[in-house]
Amino acid sequence: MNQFTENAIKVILSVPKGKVLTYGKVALLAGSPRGARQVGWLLNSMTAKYNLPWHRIVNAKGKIALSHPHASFEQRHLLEAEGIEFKDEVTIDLKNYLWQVTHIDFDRIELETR
DNA sequence: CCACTGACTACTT
DNA sequence: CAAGTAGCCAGTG
Repeated sequence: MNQFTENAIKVILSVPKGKVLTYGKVALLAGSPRGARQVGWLLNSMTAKYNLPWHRIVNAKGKIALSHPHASFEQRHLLEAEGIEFKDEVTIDLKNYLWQVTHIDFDRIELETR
């Protein structure tokens, strides 16, 4: 596993319940400012293995980015269960729910496979 | 190695 | 706010 992937996983695991992060922010914190698309890719492939809170990641507009209808519904359901309210079917207010973080101590986090 | 594909973004119209 | 455009980069065939 490369550095970017490992850090991105740690970032995602660090997002507190009831808060969200954008793909771009995850990529930035993981050390690859333009790697937003890879974040989506690895969420898809690493969620099962590392038990990631994948639903806490939305796009820069505060919208659910999943294209598959059933999956986007599931994400909305999971977020509402954490107290996040939706402005419409797929949109939340980033002003209220975006996790404000500037740095993460990666060395302090241990990865555990499920 | 080349071409194509996105759970993306920022900028312009 | 919607639609188009140009970068982005790891995975895949």
